[in-house]
Amino acid sequence: MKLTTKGRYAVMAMADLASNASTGPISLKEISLRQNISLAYLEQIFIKLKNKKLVRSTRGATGGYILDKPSSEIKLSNIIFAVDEEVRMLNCKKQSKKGCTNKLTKCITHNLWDQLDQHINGFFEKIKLQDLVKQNLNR
Amino acid sequence: MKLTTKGRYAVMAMADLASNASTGPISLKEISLRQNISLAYLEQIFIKLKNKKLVRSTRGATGGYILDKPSSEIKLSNIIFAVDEEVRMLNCKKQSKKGCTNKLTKCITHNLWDQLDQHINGFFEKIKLQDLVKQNLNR
DNA sequence: TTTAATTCCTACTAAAAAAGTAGGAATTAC
DNA sequence: GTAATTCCTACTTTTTTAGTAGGAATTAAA
Repeated sequence: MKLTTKGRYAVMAMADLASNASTGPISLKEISLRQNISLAYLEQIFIKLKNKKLVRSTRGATGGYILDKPSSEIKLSNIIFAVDEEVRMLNCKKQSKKGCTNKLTKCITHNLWDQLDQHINGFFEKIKLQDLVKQNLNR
Repeated sequence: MKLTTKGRYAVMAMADLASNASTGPISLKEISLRQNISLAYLEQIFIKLKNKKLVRSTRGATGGYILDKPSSEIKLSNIIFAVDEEVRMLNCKKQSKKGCTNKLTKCITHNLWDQLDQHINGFFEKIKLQDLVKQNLNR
């Protein structure tokens, strides 16, 4: 789980989409204006969301995007994983190149970062896009 | 809460210190060798740990560092906050400059990132350095 | 059938942050 | 006095993130 503004933008854009999901496809230009995110950047983000089947696109004039499934079925973790490459943020990668053999003396914190990752993951697993739009965030 | 390898190094180094905490001060050189972290980088980290009263130093030959309190009284959050500047990672700062007024239409995800921050925080609040050394990580 | 608005695609650039290095001053045990 | 250490500050390099640019393909509608 990696967290950058890209993931944040993606969540914002998806929330925008879910909020305005009545009248056919919504263009990125609209979202760009409403959410104050550069259009070109949004395009990149939506390609990824599309690849992961979270949105569907219509091309050409009056084209745009719609959610590919109900907002109650989209977990925030789906969105974030789609957009931020799933590189673990603080794993033993560097260390392991130098030889983290998971010996106690060497990488005593090895398990810790795994657990953190799961913890953060769990957070986004539990929240659906619908919860966000309805502001059902209390847990 | 910000998470970088600096924070990770700090936790590793503190765990090292806690594990070897019997025979007087421990030099950064030792930790550097054991944990495979550059000495100069460790120095920077320990200055901060010292400022936050997590370690105590002895200067001169045979000098080094020791924990300033029992490992059972040091929370991992203390370590990480000491070392990684407490800039919230994904807050509304950028947005607010452009005018996130917390209107629903604009910053629908505003609360979300606050909660995430608390969630991650909670993780590190609950774990003591002692737990880490004893590998009491199951919760 | 042209035009305008859109998605789609790829490569590049700029900015920011993180990681690491360098050099030397101050301190202290031996 | 010397060697080993902490302490301090500035600089450099590397990596990552954010953002830009330019244009091709598609489509609704005038």
